[in-house]
Amino acid sequence: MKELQQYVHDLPLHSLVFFSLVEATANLVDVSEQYWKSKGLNGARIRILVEIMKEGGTILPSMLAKRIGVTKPNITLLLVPLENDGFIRRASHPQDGRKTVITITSEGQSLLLQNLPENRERIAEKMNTLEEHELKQLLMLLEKLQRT
Amino acid sequence: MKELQQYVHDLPLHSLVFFSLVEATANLVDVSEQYWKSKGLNGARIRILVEIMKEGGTILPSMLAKRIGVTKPNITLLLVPLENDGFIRRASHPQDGRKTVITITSEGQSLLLQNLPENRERIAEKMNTLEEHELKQLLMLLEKLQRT
DNA sequence: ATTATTTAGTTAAGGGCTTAACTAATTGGA
DNA sequence: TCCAATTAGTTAAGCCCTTAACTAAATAAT
Repeated sequence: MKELQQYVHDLPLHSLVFFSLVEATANLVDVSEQYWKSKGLNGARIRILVEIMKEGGTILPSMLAKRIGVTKPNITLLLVPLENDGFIRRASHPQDGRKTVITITSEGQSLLLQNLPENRERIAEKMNTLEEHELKQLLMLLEKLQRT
Repeated sequence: MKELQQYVHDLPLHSLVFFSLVEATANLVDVSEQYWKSKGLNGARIRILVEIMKEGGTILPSMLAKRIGVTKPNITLLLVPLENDGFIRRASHPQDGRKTVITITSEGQSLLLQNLPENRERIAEKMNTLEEHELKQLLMLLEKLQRT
C-alpha cells in the first residue's frame, strides 16, 4: 500500500517523457480541433481533403485509410458528410468496378484555402514558447524517437 | 489548385513539429493501450486507479475528473465497471450527501502492482532509440512547450 | 472455364468520449 | 427562515472511432 503509493508518484524518466508527450500533444490537438469545430468542421474530415490534394485531387478510399491511419469503415463514414456538403464527389472506377474514385470539388479546395492557413497559425501560436532552434531540436528528437 | 497542392505539401516548421508530436505520441499511446487491452483492461480505468492511489486510496469523482482531465459523466461511466470488477468501492459521504467517496480495494491495488511495472517497461522499450540525455532534453523542451 | 481467393467498399454493432438535461443535497442571501 | 443559487453526481443522446460480418467485383489456380 505505502510502496504502491510511492510507486505511482515516483515516475522514471521514460514515464515522465511519455506523460509530457501525451499532455502537450493533447493540448495542441485541442487547439486545432477547437478551430475546426468553430467552423462546423472536424480535423478528420479536413485530413481527408488534404490527403486528396496531396494526391493531386483524386484518390481511392483504401488509399485514404492507409495515409491517414484509420480503418476503411471509418473512411466510408467520413466521406458521407463530405459528399453531402459538396466538398468531395464519388464516382465508380471505369476499369475496376470494386473501386470508388474520390475527387475533391472546388468547394473542397476553397474550404482548405480559406481555413488551413489560420489553423496552422493557431497551432503555431500555441508553440510560441519555443525558439526556432528549439523547435528544430524537438523535431529531431521526435524523428529519432520514431525510428523503430 | 496547383498552389493549394504545393501548400499542403510544403509544411512550415511548426506544422512539422505538430504532426511529429501527434504521430509519435499516438504510437506510444498505442503500445500502452495494447498492453492494457491484452489484460482485458483499458488505460482510462487504470488512470483512475492510479489517481486514487496518489490521493492515498480515497477520492471523490469530481476530483478524479479534474485530475484526469475528462468530464464528470465520463467518470461515472468509468467507475461502473471498476466497481463491478471489484477494483473500487463506492460509499456516500458521511457529512455531505451529494458526495460519493471512492475507495480503491486491495484487488485494485494488486492490479496496479501486477501490471504497472510491465506497462512502463513496454513504453520505455518503445523509446529506446533515445539516449538518456536525449530523453532529458526532450522532456525539457516539452515542459517549455507547455508553459503558456 | 469454373471455382476459390483476394480486394474494395459498406453495413451493423459496440466502445469510449462529449454536451445537455436532469435529480438530489447543500449553501447562502433576503 | 425560506427560497434561490450552487455543487455533486447521474442519465440521455449523440459523435467518432473500432471490429466483425457482409456484398460485389476482379484475379488466380486448377
